[in-house]
Amino acid sequence: MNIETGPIPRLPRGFRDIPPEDVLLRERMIASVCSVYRRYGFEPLETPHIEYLDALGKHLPDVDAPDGGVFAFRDDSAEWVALRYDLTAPLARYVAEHEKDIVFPYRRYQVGPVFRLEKPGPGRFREFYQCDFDTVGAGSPAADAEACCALADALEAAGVERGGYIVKINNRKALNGALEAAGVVSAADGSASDNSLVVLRAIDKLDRVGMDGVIRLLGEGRKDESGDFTKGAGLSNSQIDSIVKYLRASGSGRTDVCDTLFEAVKDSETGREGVSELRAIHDMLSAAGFGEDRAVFDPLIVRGLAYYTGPVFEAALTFETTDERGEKKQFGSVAGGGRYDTLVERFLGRKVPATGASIGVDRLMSALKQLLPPDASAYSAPVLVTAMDPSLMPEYQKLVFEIRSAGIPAELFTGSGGFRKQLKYADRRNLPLAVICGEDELNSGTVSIKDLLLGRELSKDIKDRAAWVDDRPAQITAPRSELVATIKRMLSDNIK
RNA sequence: GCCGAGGUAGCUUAGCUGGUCUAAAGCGCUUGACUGUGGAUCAAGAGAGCAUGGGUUCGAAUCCCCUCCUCGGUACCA
Repeated sequence: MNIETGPIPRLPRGFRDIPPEDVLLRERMIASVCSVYRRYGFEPLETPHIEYLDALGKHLPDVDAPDGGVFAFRDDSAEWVALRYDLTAPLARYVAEHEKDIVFPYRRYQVGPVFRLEKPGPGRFREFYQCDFDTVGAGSPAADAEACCALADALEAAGVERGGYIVKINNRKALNGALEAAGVVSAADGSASDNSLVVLRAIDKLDRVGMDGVIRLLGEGRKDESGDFTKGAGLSNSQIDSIVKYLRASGSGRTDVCDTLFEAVKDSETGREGVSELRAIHDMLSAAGFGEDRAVFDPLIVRGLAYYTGPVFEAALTFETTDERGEKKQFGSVAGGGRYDTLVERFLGRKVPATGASIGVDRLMSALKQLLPPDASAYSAPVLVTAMDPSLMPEYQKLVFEIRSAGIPAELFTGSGGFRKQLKYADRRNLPLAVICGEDELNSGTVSIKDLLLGRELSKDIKDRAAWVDDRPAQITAPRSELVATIKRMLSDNIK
């Protein structure tokens, strides 16, 4: 700690170490989610963590300091490269690069860490896992509908019960229709002006800042309780009224939503198109048996702001969590996606329809930790073969391999220290059983096996040392030949 | 980016109207006793110089300023 020289052991800002139980939980979760993707016909793909900066879609920084947002640096030929910030941009690059070899529609899934150079916040880190799946080369709403189904099924596979989540679907075209109706964008131009982004952002915040907040954001702006002022879109009152009318246009069922949406956007061709895509998605969902309990239409879903061009969706967990202040909150969004028909266009110069979604692995994991019983995340810690008599090491090695051969995780104590220290080691590591073989056992052709978990319970009632040491609680001695069978029995007792 | 709260042993904290602090406590850790057994008990012990740098002062963990970092809110979010 106090050494004058040498580096300080510390983690870069926004990064973290993942403890063993979380690593294991994540592995299990990813495995279940990916098996769903595969069932839907998606195939795996891995791309490197690093891409050329321009391929990721960020433009070269002016000077040596790269733009905020991505971790970028020059490689040995002075080319700008960057850590990927999502899995979609690399997919676009991959598809464009292998266009001639890929069979379309191309369906792939990919899991891995992505990196963002942003301010870390509660539950937000600079490295996090995403679990993506996309269909490239299919423009039909059927592909969008399927993505929503896959999202729902994946969440269930991960351990979220039906009813514990909801997939919310909207269409950017419907949203744009509403903006056209309000006169924020003109139908002719259609391109996203700066102002339309501000409006979309305001809509996106409805759940957090409430209708009043949104109205303020659409107008002059809004000051939050920390005193920070957010500049508004500066819309006129009649424009705001028009947007608010859209925001209130949610209905009870999918077809209701479509009907009210249609009323709100019927003057816009884009809007009408958006609604008809939603109707197509509804037909697909219904045919697949996905009812309103799993997927709903929600005109308020905006999703990101940049590249979505059609249907957008997001999956939220509906169970409530209590934060440290005792306030109840819905857990919220754990996955999202949508249609992006222009991403590959950057490379090929023509539109390539694509749609997909991504599960935020880390957020889903923290939800799962609250949902699943605690020992669902416990892993099978190894049985410890103690080394009471160092001269018997070869014998101990034999025991360990015998246990391992039976498929039971086992380890030989290879540290230094006496028997007492070895049991303490096992105790601190929470190991379930200790195999003991000293002189007594050797002479009688037996082994002793101690149930450390049970022993820990029993120790609560033991007062004096003699009882603790001599009675050998939770320990049995079995014939050497029954080693594995005895261990198996004790392990299964232990689980109960 | 902006606003706010903080940074004292591995952890949680006390001290913060300056001196008695070469910094205290609990937990944890190490060693030993109890002589093949983790717990309990008893005994000994290691471990921070108070985030960093500067300033005020005879004197600073305690006051002031910069920076860094953490936490929270807000903004952004491909």
